Amino acid sequence: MMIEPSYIGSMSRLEYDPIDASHRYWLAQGWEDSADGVGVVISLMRGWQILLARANTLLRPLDLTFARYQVLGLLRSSRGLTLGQVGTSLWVTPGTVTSSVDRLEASGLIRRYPHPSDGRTVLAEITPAGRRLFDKAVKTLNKELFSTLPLSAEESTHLVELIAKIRAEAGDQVARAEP
Amino acid sequence: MMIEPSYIGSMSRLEYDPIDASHRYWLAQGWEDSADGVGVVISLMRGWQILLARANTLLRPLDLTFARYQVLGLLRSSRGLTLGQVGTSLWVTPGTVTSSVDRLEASGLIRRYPHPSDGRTVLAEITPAGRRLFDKAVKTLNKELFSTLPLSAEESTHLVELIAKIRAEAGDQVARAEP
DNA sequence: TGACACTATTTCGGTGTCAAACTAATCTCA
DNA sequence: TGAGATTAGTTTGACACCGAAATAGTGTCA
Repeated sequence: MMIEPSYIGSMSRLEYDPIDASHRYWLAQGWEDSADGVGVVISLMRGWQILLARANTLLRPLDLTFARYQVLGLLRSSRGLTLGQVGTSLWVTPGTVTSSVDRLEASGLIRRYPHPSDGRTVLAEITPAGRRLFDKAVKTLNKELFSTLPLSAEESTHLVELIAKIRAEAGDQVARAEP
Repeated sequence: MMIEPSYIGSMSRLEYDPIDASHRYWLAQGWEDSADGVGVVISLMRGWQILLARANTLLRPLDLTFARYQVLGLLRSSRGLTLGQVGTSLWVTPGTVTSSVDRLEASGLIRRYPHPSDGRTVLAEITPAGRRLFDKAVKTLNKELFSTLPLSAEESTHLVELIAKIRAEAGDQVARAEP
C-alpha cells in the first residue's frame, strides 16, 4: 500500500528534515520561546498535507475530493441540514458551502430544497446516488487510509488530545476524552 | 490576545464536537478499525486550519500570507536557492513555487536570476526589502503565535514525534528526536 | 554526434478556501 | 407597525494548491 507521498515528482528527494532544520534555526537565532511552536505549526501543516493528498488520491477515481466527501458524509447521516449547519459542522465559511453544494448538486449527489417556514434558509439532502457514492468512498477511505495510520490506539488518542488543547484555546467546543 | 477563531461569523457557535461525533459515529457503524484514524485525520485538519488562520490574520497587515512568508524565510537564511529547492523544502509543486515567486518578485521582496551554468535552472534571492519585511513578520509570528501555543515543551515534542511517524511512513526524511 | 531520455520551470484548468460586499427574509421593539 | 438590526445564503475577487501538459535546456550512449 505504498502511496506516492505528497510531492516528489521531478524533484530530488529531500536529504534533510525541514521541520528539524527550522527548529534548530530558531534556537540558533536565540528564539527559544518560539522554537517548539514553529515545530508544531510546520508538523501540523505537513501531517495534514500528507493525509489530504492521500485522501484525494483515493477519492479521485470516484470523482470526489475530501471536501466534498465530507459534505456528503454529513448529509448521509442526517435527514436534511441547512447550509449554515453544514458550514458550522465542517468549519468552513458560507461561501465555501455554497460552492461545494453547487458542485455536489450539479453531480446529482445532493439536492437543495427550501426551508418550510424560513424563507432565508436553504436545506440540503443527499440523493440515492449520493448515498451510494458515499458508501463506496467511505469503504475505500476506511480500508486505505483511516485504518492504516502508523499510530497505535494510545498514540492516536494522545495526538487527538494534544490538538484538542489547541482547538480549545481557539474556542472550539471540545469533548472530554472518552474513558 | 484573543484572536477570533477560524470561522464563526454569522453562524451559531457549535454546541458539539464534530471530531468526537465522527469518532462515535464510526464506532456505531461498526468501523472500529477506522474510528481512531478518522479522529486523527479530522484533528490534524482542524488544528492546521486554526493555526493557518491565525498566521494569516497576523500577516495580513504586512501584506503577506503564510505561504509567501515561508518562501521568504527560506531565502532569508540562504544565499540563493533554485526554485526546485524551494519547492522541495516547502513540499509544494513546481507550479506553486512559480506563482509564489511571481508574487514575491512583483512585490520587490525577492528577485530571480539565472543559474550561471545551467540554462534550465532559475535561482531566487531575497532583496533588502524582503529581508526587512521577513524580520518584521517573524517577530510578529514569534510573539503572537509560535510562543503562545497552549502546549508545554514536552507536549510539543510529543506532538511533533507523533506526526513524525505519519511523515516517516509517507516517505519524509525525519530527524531523530533531539536528546 | 544525434536521437532520446531526463530535468527545471512555466502554463493551464480546476478546487477549496477566505474576506468582504450584496440580497433577501426575519426579528425586534419603540 | 415600521425602521433598523440581525441572519442566511450568494457572489465576487484573490490566493494557494494540485495535476497534467508544454517548453526548453542538459546528458547519455550507441
